[in-house]
Amino acid sequence: MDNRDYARVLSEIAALMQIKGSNRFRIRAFENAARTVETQAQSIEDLLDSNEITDLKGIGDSIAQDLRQIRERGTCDLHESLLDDLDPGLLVILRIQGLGPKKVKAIYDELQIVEIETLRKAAEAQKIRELPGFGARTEEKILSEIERLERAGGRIPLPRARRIAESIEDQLRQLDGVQDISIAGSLRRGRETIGDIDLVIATDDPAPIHQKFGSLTEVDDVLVTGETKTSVRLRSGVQVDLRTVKPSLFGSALHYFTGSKEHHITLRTRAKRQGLKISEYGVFSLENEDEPIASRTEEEVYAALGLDYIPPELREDRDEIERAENHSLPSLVDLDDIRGDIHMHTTETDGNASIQEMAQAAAERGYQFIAITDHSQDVRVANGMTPERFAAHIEAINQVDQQMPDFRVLSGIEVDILKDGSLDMDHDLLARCDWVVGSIHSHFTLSPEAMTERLCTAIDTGLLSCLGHPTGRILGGRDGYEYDFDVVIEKAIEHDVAFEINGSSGRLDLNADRARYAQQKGALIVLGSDAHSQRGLDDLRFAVQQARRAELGPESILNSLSAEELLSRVGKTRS
DNA sequence: GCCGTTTTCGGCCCGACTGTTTTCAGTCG
Repeated sequence: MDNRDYARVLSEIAALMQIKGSNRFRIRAFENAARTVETQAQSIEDLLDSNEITDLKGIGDSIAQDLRQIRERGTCDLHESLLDDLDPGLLVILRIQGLGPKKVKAIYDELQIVEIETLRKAAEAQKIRELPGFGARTEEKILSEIERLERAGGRIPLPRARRIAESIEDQLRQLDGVQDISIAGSLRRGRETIGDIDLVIATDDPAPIHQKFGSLTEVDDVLVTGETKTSVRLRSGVQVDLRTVKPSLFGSALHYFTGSKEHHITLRTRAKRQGLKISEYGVFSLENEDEPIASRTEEEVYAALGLDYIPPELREDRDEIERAENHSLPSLVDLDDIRGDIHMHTTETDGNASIQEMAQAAAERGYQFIAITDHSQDVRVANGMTPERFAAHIEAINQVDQQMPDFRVLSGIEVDILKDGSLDMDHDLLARCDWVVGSIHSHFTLSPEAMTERLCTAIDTGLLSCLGHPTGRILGGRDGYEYDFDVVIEKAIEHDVAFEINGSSGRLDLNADRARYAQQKGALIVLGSDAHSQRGLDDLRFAVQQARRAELGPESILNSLSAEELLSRVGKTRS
C-alpha cells in the first residue's frame, strides 16, 4: 500500500464521523492526519517501522495505532465500526455540492438512501422536498449537481485551470472600476489539481462588475449572487467564484481567499493568543474591531502579525508560520532565475516547431540556452529517432547552435529506458551529445522491485543527465509507477543524475512533495517544460511553481546555472 | 484526537450566502 491508501482510510473516517455528528475537533484531527500522510514523500510504512510516525505533525499515539491496523488489514477498528453504523455509499453522496453531513444523514435516516442513483430517483419523484429542512430548491440543486458530477468529475489539473482563469481574469481586468484583480485560492498556491477558480477584485463599485461577470459568454449558470460574491459555472463545468472588496481591503481579502483553510486556522489561532483577530476585512485588535491594523496588502497583514511574508505556495500549514516568525523561510526560485530549459521536442519527432524556431522562441523568453531532446525509436507513436536519424539530428542542432552567437543550443535526446533498464540508443551517440533525459514510456506495471532495478540499471550506464518525469503519473489519469524512491535517489546521487520536475500540462512530475524530499536527500533537481511547440515553453512556469511548493530556491535548481555550469554538475561519470 | 509562549488539561477561525425558516441551521471556503 502506498501513502494515499492510508490517507484515504483516514479521510473516510473523518467524513463518516461528520455524518455521524462526532466531535468536530476530533474530525479535524483525522482530516489533518490524512493530509499529512498524503503529502509525506517518505513511505508511511517505513515511518511505522522506525517508530518515527508520531514525529509527523497531527499524528499521535491513537492515529499511529490506527495506521498500524490499516497496514495489517487495510482498515482499522474505528473505520470498521463507523462502516457498521453507516454505509460507504454516503461518502459518494457527500461529494454533492450543497449536501453536507447533516443533510446526507437526514436523507439516510428518512429514506435509507446510500446511492447516487437512488437519490436521483427520489429527487425526481419529489420525495426529498418533503423532508424537514429541505425544499424544492434543494431538490432541484441535487439533481443538477448529480448531473454535473457525472459530466465533469472532480478536480482539474492546475495548468488547465490556470489557462481558464487567466482568460476570465483578462476580461474582467478591462472592466470600468476594476482597480486590482488577482487569482486566489488553490490555483494561486499552485496545488496540482484545482476544485474551483477564485478571483478577487478591488473596486468601489462592485454591482456592475458582478453583473458583467455573470453574463460572460463562458458562463453557463449563475449559482450564487450577493453584494460581494458571485459564483458561476462555466460551460466547461468549472466553477468560478468572484469576490469584490474595497481597494483598501484588497490585501486582506486576497490573503483570505488564497487560503489554505488550514493555514488560516493556525494563523488565526495564533493571532487570538496575541489579542488580534483576522478576517477577510483585515487584522484587528480586540480593543478596536472597527478599524483594521492592516488590510491593504498581504505584506502588511503578515507584518501586523509579526511574521515575514509567506509566499502563497507555502501556505499549507506545514511549518511556514513558525519559520516566518523566526525569519527562516526559504527564498524561493522565481521564473526570472531560470536561464534555460532542458526538455523539448521538435518536428524531428512529435513536436511542431523546428530546432531554429524553438531556439528563437526560447531566446525571446530571455533564456540563455536550451537542450533539444527528441524521442528515441521505441516511442513509435511519437516518431522516435533511429540511431542514424539521431546522429544527423545532433549535427543539425550543432549547426543552429553555431548560428546563434549569444545562445547555447545543447544537443540532446529523451531516450527511453526500456523494460530491462537498457537505453534505447547507441551508447556512443549518447556520449557524444550534451544532454540525455532518460524516461520511461512503456511497461508501467512492473513490480516495484523490478522498476527499481530498471531505473538503477539505466542510471548505472553513466550516460544519463536527468530522469524525465520520474514517476510517470498523469494528473487525473494514471498513478505513477511504483519503485523504491530512496534507492533510486541514492543511485542518482552517485552518478550525478538530476531529477526533473516536468512542467507539461498533465504531469507536474516530480510533484512538490517528492521534489522536496529528493532535494533534502541531496539529489539534483532540474526543470523541464517538455514543450512540443513554442508556446509549450511557457509550461516551464508550472515546473517553477511546483519547485516553489517544494521550498526550493534558485541555488537548488540547475536551470539557474549557465549551460556550462549545468553540464559540469550532472552526469560527471559520463565518459 | 492533537498539542503545548494557556504545556498533561482545555482549547481548537471566521464570515457570506442560501433556503427554509419566521430567527437560523447548514454549507462552503
